[in-house]
Amino acid sequence: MNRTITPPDVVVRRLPLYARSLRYLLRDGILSVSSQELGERINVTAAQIRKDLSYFGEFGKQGIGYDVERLLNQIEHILGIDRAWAVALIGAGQLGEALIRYEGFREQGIHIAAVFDANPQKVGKSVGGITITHSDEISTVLLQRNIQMAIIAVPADRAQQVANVLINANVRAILSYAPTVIQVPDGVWVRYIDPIAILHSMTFYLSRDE
Amino acid sequence: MNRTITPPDVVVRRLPLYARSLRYLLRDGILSVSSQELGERINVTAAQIRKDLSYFGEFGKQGIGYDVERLLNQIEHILGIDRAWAVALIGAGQLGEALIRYEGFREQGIHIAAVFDANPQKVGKSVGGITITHSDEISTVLLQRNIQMAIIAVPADRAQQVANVLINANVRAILSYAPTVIQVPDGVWVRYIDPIAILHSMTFYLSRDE
DNA sequence: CTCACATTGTGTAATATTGCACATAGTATT
DNA sequence: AATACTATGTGCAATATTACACAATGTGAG
Repeated sequence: MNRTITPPDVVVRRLPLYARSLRYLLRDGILSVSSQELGERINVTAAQIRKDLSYFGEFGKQGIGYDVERLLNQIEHILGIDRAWAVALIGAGQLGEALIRYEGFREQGIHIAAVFDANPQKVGKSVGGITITHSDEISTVLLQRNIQMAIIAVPADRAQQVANVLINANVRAILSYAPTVIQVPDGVWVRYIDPIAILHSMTFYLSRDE
Repeated sequence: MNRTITPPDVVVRRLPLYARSLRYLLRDGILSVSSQELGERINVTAAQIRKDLSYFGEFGKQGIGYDVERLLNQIEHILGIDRAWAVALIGAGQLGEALIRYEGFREQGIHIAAVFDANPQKVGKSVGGITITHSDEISTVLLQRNIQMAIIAVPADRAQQVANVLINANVRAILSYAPTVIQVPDGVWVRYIDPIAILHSMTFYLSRDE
């Protein structure tokens, strides 16, 4: 029985995709779905989905499949996204501003609750209804407000030092847009958004067969 | 000998990270590096790096390590990033505009060579020096200019139909920012930028131990 | 020229991930 | 109530990925 062991990270990373697909099904008024059907929508085998879910419990009905709303609720609960999360954004440049204005975050429970920038010219300004604070205040503000997640949107050469400050402020999950690898201690999670690396990996295949 | 088999995709996806780290080393005037040192910078074991490289040839010197510039050149050649790539951008909304203005793409050989939007109000406008074309023209323009890569920055409910058009226009590599899984035939590569899914997977760990 | 040292490239082992296939159980039909 | 279907949950096999560990080899010092 899988439930007794901690789920591999690769499984945890798929759960949000399951949740999203279920949300689309629900929106379209589809009440029930099989692992087969769900899998076809997101290019995952049916067995994979069932095995993944088995780490967390039994959610389906044999012969029937899964109740869409119920499974969605369960997955959202497992991921902890049945509540809102306050996130700090570090860096209010071109990218940072675009992230502030992106509505998808708030719609999915990601609340950008504080924005920081090291440029004094930006501090005090308001973007998308939120006032930019100086980066020196990161630690104070985050500890005070108990913010545990952060998005890094600063240049690569400043990313590590920003991360260090965040870690000191008890941040435990970081999403970095900076094109560099960040070193963090155990217990802190870092993930990256790296479009250039992605494009550069695909050029390999384009170059290859032509 | 590894060189005779095709490299796993997981290896190909690491190559751009190696290249980037080597670029930083080169910029800092570091001429030589061991797999150990390189690995420490990007959190990959030394053995992994050596094994990865072995799919493509022998690049190091025993007892010494790797010549930074030489290895960088080799990896860039393997990936096909020793030349520029023309990329089409579909969707000139908030996100699309931010991507157009992002200098990192051009600096790394990614040239946004054409921008499309379905909104007639946007067509004809110029953003960052490039004029927006109507999405109806995607196929014509891409075939004519032989553009094989595209970035999708349209809402989720339009992503699949955009992808279909792209595939028809012989696009073989797609980077999608739309929060949905796209179906493509064999021979076409799709990768995703999905910050919400990433954040939602990390909340799992934050929820868990508290 | 020889020796001590460092680091590669790689065969092999270990681990992680995915996929198969089937017993099990719920539903619908007659 | 019996039968035919359907689709789950899971043990096990297959595959993929990572890590180990060492022979091979190039370098530099003396």
